[in-house]
Amino acid sequence: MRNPEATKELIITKSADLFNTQGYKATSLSDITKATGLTKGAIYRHFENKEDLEQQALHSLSKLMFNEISTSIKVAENFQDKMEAIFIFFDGYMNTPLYKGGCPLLNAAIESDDANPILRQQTYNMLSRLRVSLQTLFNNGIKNNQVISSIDIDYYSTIFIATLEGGIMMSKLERDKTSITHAITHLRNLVKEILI
Amino acid sequence: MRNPEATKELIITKSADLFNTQGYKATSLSDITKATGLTKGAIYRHFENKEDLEQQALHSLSKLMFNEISTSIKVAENFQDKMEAIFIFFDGYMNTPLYKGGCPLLNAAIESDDANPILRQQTYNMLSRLRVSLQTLFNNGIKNNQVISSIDIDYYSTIFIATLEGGIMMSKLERDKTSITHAITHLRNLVKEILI
DNA sequence: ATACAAAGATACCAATTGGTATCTTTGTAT
DNA sequence: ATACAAAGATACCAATTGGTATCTTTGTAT
Repeated sequence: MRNPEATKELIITKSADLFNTQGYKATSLSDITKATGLTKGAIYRHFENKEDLEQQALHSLSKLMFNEISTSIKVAENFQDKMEAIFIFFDGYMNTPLYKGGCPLLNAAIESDDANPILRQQTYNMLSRLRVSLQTLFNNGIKNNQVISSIDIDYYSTIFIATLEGGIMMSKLERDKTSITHAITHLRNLVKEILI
Repeated sequence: MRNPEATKELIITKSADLFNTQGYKATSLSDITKATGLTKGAIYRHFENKEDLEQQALHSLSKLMFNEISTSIKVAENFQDKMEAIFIFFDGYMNTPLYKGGCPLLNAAIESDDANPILRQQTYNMLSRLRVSLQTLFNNGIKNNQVISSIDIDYYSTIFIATLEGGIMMSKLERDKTSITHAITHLRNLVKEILI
């Protein structure tokens, strides 16, 4: 029944859940052995050290996040529907989350920004990538005559990310969907304002 | 040179800085003894345990935050200026922070929401209080004929908090004021839309 | 059937964790 | 000047931390 790739995947998945809910520093190796049913010997066969596991776990969360976002964007046919796909994704954190603990970008950003340079760089790259995704949507929207060309794309991408992430933080703290729903309603109205 | 109140204040202030930058769980007693120059004996004379210190430290950050916000709101004379006071406060996180590590509400929310019930309740109360502050501003604005009466106050308070907190998260991660500046610019425009 | 390498378990390690009992130092009231 | 209580230092504690050396188990190629 041995399957090293599956074992590594299990370790990454389970520890990603723990890191994303309890925090990276606050999750111990013994938390991970408990969650996986494996021993430290097995874990250290697949990862150099805890830091290595943290990085690969965040990378895994990042992949899940961006895979989901980009496939749902690709399916949508026009600018408005593509934006809607992003809204649905963030709304999903309170309904059908891809992983436990909320947005990995938000969580890792707060934990790492002043305390963990390596994790911070990784999180910074996630934010850049999310921003580029939005900027591309706006640019294509303009190119395809679906969006007015006078908008400041950098400004708009910032507003959308900030409002969504702030909304998630509030809803997760309140354990109530109202805040993220309001945030999304607001952004839907912003989208309408810039449609041609 | 002994002064127990000053000692307690020192412990709270220094540990609040550490908690707000590194996280609550991730900050050890020895981090605190190093930062204060005191021993564990001194710390445990003033606090029951680490949890007690965490709560009092967050309470101290909360007081600093809300004192600053409410005094600057009181000084402002009309709705628009009072909103401006809130913007300036959040803008201050990237210029002249009252404390290290960014917004204590945001930081404690992310760390506690899934992992620390006591801290979570305290943070929840902070969010409620911030929301009530904004709701009061909107209500008074309407009462004083400075704001249109058709707005959904709960909705607006949510949008403002989400956008500001999300903007702070982004700017702190990016170490660049642009994001929070964009967030505030956007909210300034929202304010203008609802002025009479 | 056997040999072998890789996977995972076991048993350890020093360092650190939060916490406490007890000692010494300090300021103050008499 | 002295007695005393409170403040803070010292020296400890068991439990836990991340990590490693070595052993056993497993699957696979021959």
